[in-house]
Amino acid sequence: MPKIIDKKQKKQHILKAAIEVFASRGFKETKIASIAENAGIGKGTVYEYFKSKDELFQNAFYEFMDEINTAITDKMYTIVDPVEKLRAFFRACTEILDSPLSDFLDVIMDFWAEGIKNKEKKPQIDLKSMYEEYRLMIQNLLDDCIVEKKFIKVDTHLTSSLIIGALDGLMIQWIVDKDVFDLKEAISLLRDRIIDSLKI
Amino acid sequence: MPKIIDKKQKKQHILKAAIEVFASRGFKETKIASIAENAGIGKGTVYEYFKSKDELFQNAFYEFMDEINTAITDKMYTIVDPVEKLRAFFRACTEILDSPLSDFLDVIMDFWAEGIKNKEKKPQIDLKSMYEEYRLMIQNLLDDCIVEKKFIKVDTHLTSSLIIGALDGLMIQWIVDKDVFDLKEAISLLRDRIIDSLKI
Amino acid sequence: MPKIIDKKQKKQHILKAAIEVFASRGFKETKIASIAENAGIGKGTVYEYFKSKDELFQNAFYEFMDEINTAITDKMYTIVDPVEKLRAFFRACTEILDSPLSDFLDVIMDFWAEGIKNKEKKPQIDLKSMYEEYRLMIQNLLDDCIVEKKFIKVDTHLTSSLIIGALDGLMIQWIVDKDVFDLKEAISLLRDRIIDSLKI
Amino acid sequence: MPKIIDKKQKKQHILKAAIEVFASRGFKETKIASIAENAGIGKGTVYEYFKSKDELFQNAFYEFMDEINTAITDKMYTIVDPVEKLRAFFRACTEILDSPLSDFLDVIMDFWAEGIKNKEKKPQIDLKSMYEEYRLMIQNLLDDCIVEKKFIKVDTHLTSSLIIGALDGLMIQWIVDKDVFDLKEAISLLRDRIIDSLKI
DNA sequence: GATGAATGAGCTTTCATTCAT
DNA sequence: TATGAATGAAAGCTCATTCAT
Repeated sequence: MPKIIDKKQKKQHILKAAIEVFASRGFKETKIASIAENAGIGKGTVYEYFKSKDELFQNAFYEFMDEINTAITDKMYTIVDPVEKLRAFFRACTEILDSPLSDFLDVIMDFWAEGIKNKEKKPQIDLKSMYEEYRLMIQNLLDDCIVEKKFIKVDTHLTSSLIIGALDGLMIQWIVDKDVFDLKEAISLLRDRIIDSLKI
Repeated sequence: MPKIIDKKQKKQHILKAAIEVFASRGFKETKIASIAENAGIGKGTVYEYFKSKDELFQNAFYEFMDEINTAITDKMYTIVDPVEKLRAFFRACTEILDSPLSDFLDVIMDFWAEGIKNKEKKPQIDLKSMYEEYRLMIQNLLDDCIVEKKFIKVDTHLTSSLIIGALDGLMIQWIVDKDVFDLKEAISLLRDRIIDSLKI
Repeated sequence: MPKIIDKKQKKQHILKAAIEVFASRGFKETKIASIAENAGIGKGTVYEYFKSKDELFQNAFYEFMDEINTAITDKMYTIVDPVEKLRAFFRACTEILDSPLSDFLDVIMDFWAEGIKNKEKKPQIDLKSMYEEYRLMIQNLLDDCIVEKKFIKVDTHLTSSLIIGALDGLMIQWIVDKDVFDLKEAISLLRDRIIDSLKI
Repeated sequence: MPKIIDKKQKKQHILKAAIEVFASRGFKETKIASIAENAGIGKGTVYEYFKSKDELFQNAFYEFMDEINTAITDKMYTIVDPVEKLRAFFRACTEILDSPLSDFLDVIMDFWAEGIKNKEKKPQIDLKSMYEEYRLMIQNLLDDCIVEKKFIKVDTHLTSSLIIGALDGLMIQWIVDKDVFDLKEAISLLRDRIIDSLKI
């Protein structure tokens, strides 16, 4: 059934084009026409693959997050030692900055903002679950470290929230002003502070 | 004799109404009509006090930030000891959560997002300076602590960025899901971790 | 009853201010606020003297035409000989160009255009009568000249239309491009051509 | 396969509709909605063919003038003798009155007025060049007549201005009141007066 | 009488979505 | 299946007019 594969490919193609435009313009400022043009197709064709702009935006967001997730977990799954896994996590975050993904890092903010807005009206973007997922990943890692007596006992839920939060917060500052500090260096500092203070 | 109106007061009134609506809907989804309705006035009246939606948004942002700034600096300026001043800063952040200001904490995200978007087109919201200001305040505090031999020597620029970042990041997670953790507790944890790791 | 004089004076004052603004902006582009500002009074005061923008416009037009009419007839009424009276008419038209009235010559076009537009909707400006009046004045002059055997017999109705038309037409071209020719010279040419071709 | 539409034809269709509405209402009083309705299409469709109301107005003007120009030059280009050519010009002006174009003669005034207004702000309608063109055409004809010793030597620039002006002026009076005189007759009179007074 | 704050009808323009081809 | 011409709802903004003071 080559048709299906073809359809999927085209959908992906449109999604990529959409991410680029959503990224640089934001949800409201993005016109379906721009996405179509960016994808090299007709305006109407977009609607053959996505029911509405909202749906397209949603898909674009999850597609984007998937790529980041994959990039991160790829770096981690071969490693066994939980402390090293944690280090790998920080490293992965840093390495994303050297990948083509970094070009679209600005998107996150806009995707976030759209996710936070209209909470009651259309909670189309499930930021809650997304954060939950990340938090849980880190929390499990911390728990493992504690179980293996490598880290002191702490509130791993709160600590993982803090780690995710610090990463987010640093990125935001960096997005706002890329010259203010070296993001890699900042993430390294964060990593060392965290690990040093938890190590037994 | 013309009607005498306290223009400043009315402007403030409209601003408050605007903040509320911008907060819950975001810039693009906010209709001037809604702001007017929320303020209990006519649509045209808004334009008697603000030239455009953009200008109103900008004013709303700075008004909002001013209130937060005032709330924070009020708690700090009587204190002399820099370590205590730093503690006071964290405390102030926590206390905002108990003030009426917290109702509009969600706004920040949207204001941020709007400030980050269209960076080239209309940098109407100067997030860069805003972060700079906060960073500098903390950095000066850290420098003072070091000069007074209360803190070890560290890169205070990077460390202040980290502190601001962590606060931001925690708030974002909390905004997305207020049940995920107790923000006050999280901030306390952050404060202790930071101060403990810097204390001589 | 000094009050009444006062009122009339103020009405005139507003009218003058209105003419200036209508002249430079046209009817639709003229804001009541601008007229009020130009008159140095409050917006609402305009409505104490004129029921609506339409009425104000109408009054402004007639006021303006009156001034031109007065300027023209003033130059003519002492003269007895009809040929000389006709010459005086052309001279008067020329002399208006040296008077302060010329500053507002551009107005005519806009007043005209507004008079021509919306013929069915609101024939507020009676251009028809205005032209009729001018035509009749010239026609009577021509008739007198013929009766006195100074001019050959011609269709004086058509000829007067032609004279008025040529004057109008020259003025329009001159308003559009003041450098294209010297209006005084052009009117002189017109006068000579007309009188020469009619003289017995 | 997309719908195939003769875009040019449709643009012309909208233009015709626009001319009609602009003609009867003037620029400011014309609503895009009325033009769309008059063209039997949706409001938005107008914007598929013209970027703005201003652009539409401009196009309508030039379209209208083109038709008049074509009608005039068509009548002249086969004739060689300059005096006959001049006669043909007057005849063409007269004949326009019998063509469908005459229905929209009223437009000219409004187009003119709009062209004259806002001279500094947006000189979108180039009346200056338009008059220049007509003047030059007549002036060349007069020069030819003089060179061929058929006309006496006169200031052809001023005379051509006078001819154009008289035509304009007669038309304006006629537009304002169609019963006042027979325009054809008036133009004939003008033609005869002009040619008679110039003939050697 | 004089004022200008307040108003809302009404405008141009945008753009997601539909649908005939 | 792919298209883009057509659409009309919706939004920001203007300004003549009103009216409380």
